Amino acid sequence: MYKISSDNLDVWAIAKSGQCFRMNEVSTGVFSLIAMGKVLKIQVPNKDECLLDCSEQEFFDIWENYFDLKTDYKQFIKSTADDEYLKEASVYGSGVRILNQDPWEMIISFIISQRKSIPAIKTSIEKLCAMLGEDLGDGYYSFPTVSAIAQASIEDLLTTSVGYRAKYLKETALVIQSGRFDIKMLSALDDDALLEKLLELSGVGKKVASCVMLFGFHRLGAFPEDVWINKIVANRYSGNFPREKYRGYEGVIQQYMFFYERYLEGKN
DNA sequence: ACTCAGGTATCCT
DNA sequence: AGGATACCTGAG
Repeated sequence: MYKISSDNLDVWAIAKSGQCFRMNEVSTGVFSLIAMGKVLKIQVPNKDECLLDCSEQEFFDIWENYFDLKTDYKQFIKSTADDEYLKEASVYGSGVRILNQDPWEMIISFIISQRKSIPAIKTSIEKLCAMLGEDLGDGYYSFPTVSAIAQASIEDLLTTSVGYRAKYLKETALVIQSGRFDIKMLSALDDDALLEKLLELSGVGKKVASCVMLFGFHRLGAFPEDVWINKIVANRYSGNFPREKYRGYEGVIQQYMFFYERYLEGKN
């Protein structure tokens, strides 16, 4: 059991922020997270305590980076002071951090996410993992490898309720498996080049690519524009959000807005 | 029953 | 280039 001491860390908020789909509250104050090929149990007995069911070594090897605990989020929150709405949003979302998740998992997860509600996305992902992932025990399964999805038939993929996205999953997995699209090379690219490269993948458009950049490559300057953000920008910023005020970390601001707006709409 | 969901590919003009 | 349209399926 390792106790995290960190400001701006709210596991519940992260689980609800829509950036990850495999972190769930299994009972009050207890979360399970499947990531990095492991199942991590997280206990949040109160607002200021967070206990990970892992060794200190595992924490420093894996989870410190996964939870982005070396980044100071206070500066991001402070910078919204002159914007009443964003100030409220960033205070409400002050425990949200941008996780360092696996790029491959992000690509597949966000391809699935298009035109789906968050519960439906989670259902599909869990079916996919149960069918093609590695059995981790206790009903948990790892995220499938590239070759596992590449080798699956469209018929198999359709059993996971992904519908027309099955073709995208298969094509994307195949092009990556073949080596014609090299995920490992991507982290060396700058933001513009990375975006352009991701857009080559089947089923990946601007929104999905932005999410992959933000959540899979930790490009905090990526700014996914989804229906929620578009609504906020239209209603509160006359259709023009001042991204330049938050240059380099627009993605963090996007998360605050997304999370807060969903709260206002009763989704959290 | 019916709309809409953290969009994208495709087909137009 | 930019706009309209179809699309699997489940949740509300």
